[in-house]
Amino acid sequence: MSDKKLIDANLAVGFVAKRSGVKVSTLHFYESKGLIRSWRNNGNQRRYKPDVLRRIAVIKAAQTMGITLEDIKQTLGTLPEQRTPTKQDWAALSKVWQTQLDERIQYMQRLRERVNGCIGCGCLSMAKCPIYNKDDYLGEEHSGAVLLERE
Amino acid sequence: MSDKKLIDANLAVGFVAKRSGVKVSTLHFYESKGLIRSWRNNGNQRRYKPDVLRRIAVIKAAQTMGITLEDIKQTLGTLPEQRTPTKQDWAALSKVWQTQLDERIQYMQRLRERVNGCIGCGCLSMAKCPIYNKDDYLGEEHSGAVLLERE
DNA sequence: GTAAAACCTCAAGCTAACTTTAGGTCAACA
DNA sequence: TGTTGACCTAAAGTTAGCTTGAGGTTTTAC
Repeated sequence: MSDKKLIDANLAVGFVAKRSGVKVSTLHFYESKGLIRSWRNNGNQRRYKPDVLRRIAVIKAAQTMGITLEDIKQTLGTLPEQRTPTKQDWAALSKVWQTQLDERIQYMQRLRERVNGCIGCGCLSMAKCPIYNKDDYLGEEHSGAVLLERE
Repeated sequence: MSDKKLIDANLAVGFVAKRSGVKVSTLHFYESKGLIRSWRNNGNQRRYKPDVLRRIAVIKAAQTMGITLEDIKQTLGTLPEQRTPTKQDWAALSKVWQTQLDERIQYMQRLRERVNGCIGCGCLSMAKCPIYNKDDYLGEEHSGAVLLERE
């Protein structure tokens, strides 16, 4: 029964999959990437500690924020290895990602303003568009640029 | 000379590549995806109209906004086929993408607020976290949920 | 005890957006 | 005229984040 599983605090992969809403194959995959851990029973089957569920929730939440698995792995790496992470530990992670999210939002807003400018001027060209040309970059060969600009 | 190329208004692929800052292979790729067009000269080499440069700039700008090539293709499809697109035509595209960008920003901001809440409560769990649980979803199997929640 | 359900590994497949490679043709210039 | 450099096609490779499939073992349930 699942009650037994819970009391023993070692969860089978199928149970974790159902609970977390991710597929078994995804759990295998996350493990292969070092995002989650498990140990094996006598029959070589994976067993998980219950806090893997929180870990998966956090992974999914971070992904929703646009963080890559690699970055998530890095940040998860700051969690304590020995003890089960506390609320504070998890909260620290949220803070890291919130900062990244903030940056992303600000970037998008700057972009938005530029697009705004472009709606007015219709300037979208390789040479002048502020959206594309962060650094006023022009191709290596400048000859004939004036003619092109006129197009 | 490149001046000749410009006056003739048929640009070779290498020239377009240099000017737009994308690789020749990318131009081939975009063409295969129907994002840009070219015709061939006698020797089977690609030739482009100068406005391909603006088109590429727009593609790149849209990508910066997080729009997929497929969506970009759709939106570019609203440009007039017969005549060279005008400022107004291009401006209409910016407007479409600006709207999408707006939505994206709002989504991120809502996310940010939720993460904010989570920093306070440290609640990041599969069952309760507002970041992950848009619809208060729990796995299919509910037995033992209370025990798990306590973890 | 046996059959179905769950689990295992390893390899290959998938999508997006390209890049790289290989083998060959065309164009520009001295 | 010859030799670079630019161009051509088609196919395979790349990264992220998984999923699917094949073939075999373990657990669970009756």
